[in-house]
Amino acid sequence: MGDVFKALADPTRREILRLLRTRPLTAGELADRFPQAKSTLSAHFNVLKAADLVKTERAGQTITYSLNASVFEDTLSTLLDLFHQPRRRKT
Amino acid sequence: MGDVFKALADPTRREILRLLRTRPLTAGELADRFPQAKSTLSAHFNVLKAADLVKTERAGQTITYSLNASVFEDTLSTLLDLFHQPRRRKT
DNA sequence: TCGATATTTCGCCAAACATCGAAATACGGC
DNA sequence: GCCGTATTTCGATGTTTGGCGAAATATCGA
Repeated sequence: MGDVFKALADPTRREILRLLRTRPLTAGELADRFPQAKSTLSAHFNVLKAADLVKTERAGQTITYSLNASVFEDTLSTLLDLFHQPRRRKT
Repeated sequence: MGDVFKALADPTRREILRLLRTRPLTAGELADRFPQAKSTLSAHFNVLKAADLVKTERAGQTITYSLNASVFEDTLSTLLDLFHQPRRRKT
């Protein structure tokens, strides 16, 4: 779970996720939207994948990235857990 | 907002927040619950404060840390924003 | 003011991170 | 098999981060 927050800590990676909200995009399409080198973007993809925030699918030469929604739910509940008052024993 | 995720990316800092859920604790009380040096914990406190995740109050020699709930709500909505499908124009 | 206690600040170091360009890999078409 | 396109891997570099112990700061009580 620390992996997820670490992945979200970088603004480039958050923007990648934002771009993927509407539809899956290929590595190249994503990279074209950022000023950094493609190799740099590839590294960001790896971080997002390690955190399980995105899924990949190969089709010919291109690799398509898409959001992995289930992990978001887990992140949500972790966040809620961090802030919610734990249930008191016995009252 | 990147500051918040960066703050949450470290397990020690997440545990600090977890400890603060039930009640405010002084810097010393918090530090006693971790194996690291007090100076290290103090650095973690600074990160949490910079991210506005905690508030501090001095009382005599002790400084008491407590959760800053409002930032959690903001984090929640950022997270939701990252994953939710944007509303489509025109349908 | 002095001494004890609580906490932070200051250098320092090693590990992790974001970035790059170049080289390597994977695939499709010819 | 060779070429072009898409993407990743590799090695290098500068910056940030988490850790430490020692020194500095702040407050209280005597």
